[in-house]
Amino acid sequence: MTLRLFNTLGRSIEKFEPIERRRVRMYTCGPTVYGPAHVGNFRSFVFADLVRRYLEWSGYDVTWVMNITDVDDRIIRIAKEQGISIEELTERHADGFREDLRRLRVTPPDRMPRATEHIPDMVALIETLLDRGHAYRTEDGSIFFRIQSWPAYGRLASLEPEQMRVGERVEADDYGKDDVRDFALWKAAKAGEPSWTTAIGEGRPGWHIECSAMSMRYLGHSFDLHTGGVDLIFPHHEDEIAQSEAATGERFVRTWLHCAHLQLGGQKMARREGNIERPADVYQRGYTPRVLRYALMRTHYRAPLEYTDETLVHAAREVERIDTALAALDAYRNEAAGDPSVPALLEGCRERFKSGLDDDLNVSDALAGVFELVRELNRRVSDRSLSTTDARAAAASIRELDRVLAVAQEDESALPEPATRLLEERVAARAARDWATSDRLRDELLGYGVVVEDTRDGQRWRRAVEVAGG
RNA sequence: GGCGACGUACCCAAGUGGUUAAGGGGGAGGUCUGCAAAACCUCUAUUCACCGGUUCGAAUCCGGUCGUCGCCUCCA
Repeated sequence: MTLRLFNTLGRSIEKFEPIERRRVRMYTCGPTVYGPAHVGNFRSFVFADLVRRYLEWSGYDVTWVMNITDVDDRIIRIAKEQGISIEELTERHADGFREDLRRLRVTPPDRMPRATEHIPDMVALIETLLDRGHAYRTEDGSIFFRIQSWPAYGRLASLEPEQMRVGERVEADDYGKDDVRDFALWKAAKAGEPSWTTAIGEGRPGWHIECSAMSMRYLGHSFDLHTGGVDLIFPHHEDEIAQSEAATGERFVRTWLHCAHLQLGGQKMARREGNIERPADVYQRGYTPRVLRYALMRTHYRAPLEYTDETLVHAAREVERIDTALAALDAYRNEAAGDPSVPALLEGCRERFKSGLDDDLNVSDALAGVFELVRELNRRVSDRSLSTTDARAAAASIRELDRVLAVAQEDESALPEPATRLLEERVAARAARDWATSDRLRDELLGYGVVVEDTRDGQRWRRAVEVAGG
């Protein structure tokens, strides 16, 4: 069984075969840093991270590039409104974005190029498009891509250019294009807007060109995977394909992956709809980042996900179940002969996990296998049929799968010092059968986000999933 | 108007032609336990939005209907 993925280009599930045997090059359209990103945005970034982690887990070397868009209309407008420089605004939100990724345990991309640092690459690309007759200049000095020059336009989105509903949402002025469907590669300088002096004139880049320039700069003219939300299919990704392939004459991206939207109140979560929630809001409500990560990841990426109060509650319960099982296995001691059924149990779970994820990243199926394993192991912990070695192997096996999921609690080295001390004091109190002290310490530990449970193997603890800071 | 996605129990959610429709949550009952928590056991969909059709056999394939959502020029 090998990995099969749904390619938006062609709308079918295909066997995944990277251009190079053991190496995968992937690109993700990153944020426009005009403000903090919302939970819906993070669905697509967590999804991209799942792809990256799963590929690495499967043995590939992955080069992952995610851009940061740090110049565009909204950035210019908001910086103006707030009376700060564009650099100050974008720096602040780019930092915030990186911090959000870190907390959500998104593997740091190998590169996070910024648009403003790649103007020469974009200019070179636009020059080529001008030379080849795919782009033209308007009176004010702006440059547009000529859609009519590219017959394959509309293939990704499966839209016929002739049937597009032109005119409804196109701004009337729009720099005097030849055809309303043509899109901007370069916007001529305007008073009060940032601009660069370049070989193609004074101005700033359009949105789409930056992704073509930066992806090809770091990944080559042809690379394996490109991810984003479904809302980027058209026009953003369609335009990327047109301008990239028209410039290089080579296939741009092999496989396009798009995740469905996160919905709130029956509608796509979007700033424009006014129904957004940010990671910080989630943490404020007492859920840990890994619960949010899990919530965004636990359903299939191509299915719309309705975000409700229950979404996080369910996620917290499931994460907790995995944590509890790991804590129980870690605390387990039984110097006895091993349970001969354990290796097959662990291997069976791993196989199911892999076959689930190989099937277009069917996380639900993979997780069902993990939960079945958890139940089997809990049963064996209860009846004490495991040896200490079995328990170690089982915990290691679950943590091995968690290299993909990245939701389990981290080891105890991360515990705050006072909590470690309280745990020790509580062990002593229990040894003295001082229940009053034992119960008081249990409450105090909860204040540190540590849940304590008593078993025949003694006290064991795990991190609460609903207290901020996990 | 065009294109696309989705509709499985109280909730979330797998399953896409063939034994009893995964898994988690919630609920009910039980076991264990200093208390608590966790865990374990039993129960909780004769049925897959609806209507037809194909087939020995359909949640799965085909046709139609209804409902929800998205995209159709700068939105993850």
